[in-house]
Amino acid sequence: MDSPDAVAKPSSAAAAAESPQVKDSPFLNFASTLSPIQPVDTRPAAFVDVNFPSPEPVFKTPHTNHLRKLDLLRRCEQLPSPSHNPKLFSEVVPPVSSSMAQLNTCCGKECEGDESLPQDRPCSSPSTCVDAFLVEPSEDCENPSGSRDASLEEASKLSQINKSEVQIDCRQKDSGPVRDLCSNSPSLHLDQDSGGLRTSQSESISTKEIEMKIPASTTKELMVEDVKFSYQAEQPLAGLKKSSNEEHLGKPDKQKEVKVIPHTEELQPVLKNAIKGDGSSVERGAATLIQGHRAQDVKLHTGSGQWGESSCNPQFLPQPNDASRVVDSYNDSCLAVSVVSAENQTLWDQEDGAAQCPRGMRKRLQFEAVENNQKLSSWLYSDLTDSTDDVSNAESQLHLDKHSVNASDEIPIVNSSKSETFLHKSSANVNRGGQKKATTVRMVPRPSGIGLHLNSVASIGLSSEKSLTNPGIASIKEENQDNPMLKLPENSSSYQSPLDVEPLRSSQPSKCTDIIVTPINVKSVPAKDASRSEESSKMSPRKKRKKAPEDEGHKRCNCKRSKCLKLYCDCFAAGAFCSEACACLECSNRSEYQDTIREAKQQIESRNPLAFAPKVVLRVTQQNQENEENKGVTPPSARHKRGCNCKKSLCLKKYCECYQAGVGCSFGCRCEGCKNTYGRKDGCGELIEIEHKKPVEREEKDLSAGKLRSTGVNMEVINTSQRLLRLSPVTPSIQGSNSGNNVPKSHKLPSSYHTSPESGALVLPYYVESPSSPTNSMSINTFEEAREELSMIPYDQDQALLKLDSFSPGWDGFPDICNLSPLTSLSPSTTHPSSSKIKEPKIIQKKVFPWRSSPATPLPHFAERKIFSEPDSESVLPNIREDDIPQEISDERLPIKSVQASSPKQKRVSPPQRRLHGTRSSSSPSLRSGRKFILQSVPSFPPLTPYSKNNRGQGS
DNA sequence: GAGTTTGAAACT
DNA sequence: CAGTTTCAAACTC
Repeated sequence: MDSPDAVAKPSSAAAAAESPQVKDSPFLNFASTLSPIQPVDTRPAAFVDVNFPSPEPVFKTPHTNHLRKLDLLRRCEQLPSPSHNPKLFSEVVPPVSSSMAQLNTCCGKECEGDESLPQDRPCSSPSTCVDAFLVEPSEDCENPSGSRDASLEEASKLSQINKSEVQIDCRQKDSGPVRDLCSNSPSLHLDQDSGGLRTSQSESISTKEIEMKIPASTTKELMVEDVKFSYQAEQPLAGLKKSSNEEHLGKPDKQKEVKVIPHTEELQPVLKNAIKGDGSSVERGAATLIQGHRAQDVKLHTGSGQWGESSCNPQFLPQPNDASRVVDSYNDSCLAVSVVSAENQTLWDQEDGAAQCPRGMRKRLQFEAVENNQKLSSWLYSDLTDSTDDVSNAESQLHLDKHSVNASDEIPIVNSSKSETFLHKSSANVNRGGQKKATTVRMVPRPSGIGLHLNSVASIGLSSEKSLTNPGIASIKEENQDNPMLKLPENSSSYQSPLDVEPLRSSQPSKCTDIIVTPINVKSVPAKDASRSEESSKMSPRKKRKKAPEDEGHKRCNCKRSKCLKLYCDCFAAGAFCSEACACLECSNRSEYQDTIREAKQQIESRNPLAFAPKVVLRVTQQNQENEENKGVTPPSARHKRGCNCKKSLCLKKYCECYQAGVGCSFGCRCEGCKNTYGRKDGCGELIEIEHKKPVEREEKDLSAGKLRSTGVNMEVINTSQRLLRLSPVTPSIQGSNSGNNVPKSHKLPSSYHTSPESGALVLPYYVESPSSPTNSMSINTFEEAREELSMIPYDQDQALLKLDSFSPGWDGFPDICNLSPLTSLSPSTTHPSSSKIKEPKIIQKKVFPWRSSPATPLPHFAERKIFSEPDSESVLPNIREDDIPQEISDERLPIKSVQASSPKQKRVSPPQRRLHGTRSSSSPSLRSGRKFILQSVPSFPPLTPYSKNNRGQGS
């Protein structure tokens, strides 16, 4: 192997390094002759030949210089089998480049260099190539163009030329670069030192090494590569090719190239294209080099700056001064190529980075990159455009970039870089957008209900102006306007929790509009952003409205120890920044502390995802919503998600959040002796009462008006159910709340948004209805919807409550809600102090049962009062629908977690959620029914027992 | 305005 | 999960 093979191999290797075409002949030549020098001559010859076909143009083109460089590199590689060794290449390359530079400088003819390169290729004999490296420089120096002109025969002769010659040449010519090259390549060094023989030896060695290095697997690749190369060089080298090809095939030399090839294969097409394009030759060389050499090697070479000399070739560097650039570009191109092979994307980036890459290479790369980029960009665009303006802008940029890229090589690079940046941006945007979208979407889902922070509610009530929709909504709308992305669906309920605000923005148009009255009323709505919040806080008349006797309706806080970063702080709870009106001490709830605020919110949400959800949710049918929204009045139907736990205030004082919000207590409430004038929760308060006070409350409830109307039967049922299910009155609320509590955590999953309570509430309704609904299908659908609703709820949290739809002011709605949806009750229940966070899951379960079946959960309360009493389903259904509709939010959020989140119920529900998504949007009305169904379905789970109530409530 | 009451939030 | 503590608002005087 060593001697013969070595010879052949080295030659082959050299050939491979040079170019497939050249490779073949060169290799053979090398093998036979080992004289690199001759090959150089061959180059000219080949070059001449080459000139004929397209290849020549390539060489001729400034790129040809590159080709030279490439050739040199190849040679270097080839010669020193070490070329395989990247190191060697790197070493060699610089010399080569230097040699090239010298040549260029010496010859002062770019053409020469270029020609030589093409020639080299044509010479293609790998040996020649190697020689060419040595020779070329020398030749170039000596006969810049002459060598090129030499015919293939000459080339072959050259190839025949002894290495000694080559060595000599190297010494002579390069004493500089060539030597360097030689020196760089061990083999070359040998050659230089010992002379041609050594070189041959070195070559043989190199070949050995190469062989060793080259994986057998590469052979196939080599073949392919050869083909590719042949494509590239075919025309010019034609004759040589055959030989070279044959050699390649027969010889392992190709393998050397082949190594490169793997990468090159991919690159080849590109390279080919590039070659076809402008300075194809140079590019080719570069490509080949690249292929043969690793990008790194190339870089190293370029790094040597020798290539810069090559820049002398006008082709390479349209910009004469940019020798360095050229080199860089080369490197870049190489890199890019390698990258491409490795990763298209990376290519893009690299290319971008390489903006300066040689045109041919660049073009190729760029094109590919461009295409890829375009693809990516298109892809991104599609995504981004939707997502955000920024995205659109970015897209536009990208497009521009693309165009520009197309326009010019360099530009393309720039473009590519831009594109990269753009991509990054876009990615960022995407993320942002995605988040936003998600948030927006999520937010959107809420629509059905109106959420109000208690504070806000109160304020709302106070402030006729803003009413439910008011400030928060207005702010949201405004924001939305500002942010096209964030457009709030008109219908969508606006919810302003500081945190939530953002999502709200995104609120999608929901069939049903859930209006979440942010507690903010009191204070500025916590705008999405601190700035907003700031503005809102500043602006917030809302805040003033509510509490703030001092402020106008605007709440103020007097926090002294909480730093306004706890829910104790109304402002913070409302998602609003503290305003000047606030008397808080050490207030951190200010725009300047957004980070802190966020952290605090996160912490709080971690505990209770719905913590910032509006405490009061109004569910309004679209009609209702519109009316209400228009009116700006908090719908009586509004409820506390969590409900109150009043024990002494009888819900007749502002201590009671329900009362404060101007909302009747709901099933979710745990209040004792509720006398809420706004309405009693047939369910909630009663439930508790029922348990505790049942009779009295009932009466009261009855007093509360029709609220109880349903109660009649329900009451009894409820009572029983409560007794059974509820066991603990406290729990009832708790149930909701508890479940809610638990749920909230789960809610977190879906998104902090839907708090358990809500979800629970929603869930319940579903269950309620569903339980009855026997049909599994129904249940399923309903479940899905329910999930969605749930998910929605979580989102809306409050909305869930709102969704209850009953909204008839007062309890009427309530009962409905209760009846229809335990959910509604749930929401309140959840809202109940305890339940506030997560009760949902429990609620759901409980509700389901309780609601219908089980009083256990607060639901039962509702159920008792309203659910049963009324055709719950009716009211519920609509409510449910709304909830479902809101889905949007739920979709993302709920779907996944909501179900899970809601413990057992969720599980049950989970299937429905999926559907819900689909259904949500679909039917507001149907949704309602859907909810009912859901409820039914849900109950179905529990349903098992005629009314889970017994089972669950008791069971629980 | 100070003190008390209340209930939610937070913590254990 | 229940109980306790903390907190701030609401209320009373």
